[in-house]
Amino acid sequence: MPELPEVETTLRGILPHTQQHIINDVVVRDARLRWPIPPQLATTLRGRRVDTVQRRGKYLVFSFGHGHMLLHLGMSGSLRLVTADEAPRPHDHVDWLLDNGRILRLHDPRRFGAVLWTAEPWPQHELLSALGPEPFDAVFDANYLFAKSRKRALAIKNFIMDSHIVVGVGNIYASESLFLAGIHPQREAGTITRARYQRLVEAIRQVLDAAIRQGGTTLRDFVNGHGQPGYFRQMLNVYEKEGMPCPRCARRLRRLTVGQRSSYFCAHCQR
DNA sequence: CAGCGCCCCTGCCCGC
DNA sequence: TGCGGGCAGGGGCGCT
Repeated sequence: MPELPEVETTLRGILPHTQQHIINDVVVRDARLRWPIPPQLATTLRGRRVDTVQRRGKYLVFSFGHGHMLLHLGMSGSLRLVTADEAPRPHDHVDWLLDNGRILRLHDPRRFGAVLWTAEPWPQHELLSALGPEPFDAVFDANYLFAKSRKRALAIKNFIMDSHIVVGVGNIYASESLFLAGIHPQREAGTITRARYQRLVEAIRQVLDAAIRQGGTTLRDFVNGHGQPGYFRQMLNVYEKEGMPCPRCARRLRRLTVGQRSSYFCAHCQR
């Protein structure tokens, strides 16, 4: 479900109600996620203050004085603030009871998400240490992508969806970025010129920034920290628009499976 | 070691 | 109405 804009939207929504607040209690209703939720989580967090909440790629990092809770929303996860009178629904896995009377509630039907605990500095955690740069970081530029892609034959769409290259670009925004940059999703990453990578960097930033400003994309079930959908769906150019006219040339948009994921593109505008 | 499939899992939509 | 197949915002893991 959530790519960078949806995780960022979630972060911004929950930040005022979680950061610098104390966790009074933690209720784990269903510990089954991608990995089991640590059995000691409630004991570890009870009575502790949340120093900061940050995003790294598609992870949310809740930092405490004695360690960090890592949270990933996977494909179907959502996090929202509820009040105590709101009854839990099926697939509500965890409640964090806050000192302001609010409850932070994790919902994840497909269970591809994760809640982990680490006592070491979080950038050193094995799932985070090898991540590529943030798309809005200055080190993510045309020279970086050009250098990383030399002698690599994989499809450009798979390349930019690889979190070791750049974080946060998932299936929707990969298709959308490649459309804006005029690059065919199956083009070999190693054959793309520096100038075209410059366009791609700009396209990725433009799409992610616009999506964040719209509160993310809700295709089926994404909701922000307050239970509301995102509105970027109406701005999508190609995603899930097979057969519809290309916004640029009006030819029919096509769908192709690249790396086991649906990709949407215009065969005329993207080469 | 790069790169590709295979899974993990539930829900929903579509066609028969 | 019921059921099987396909597909879904991710990504770790185990092959070759």
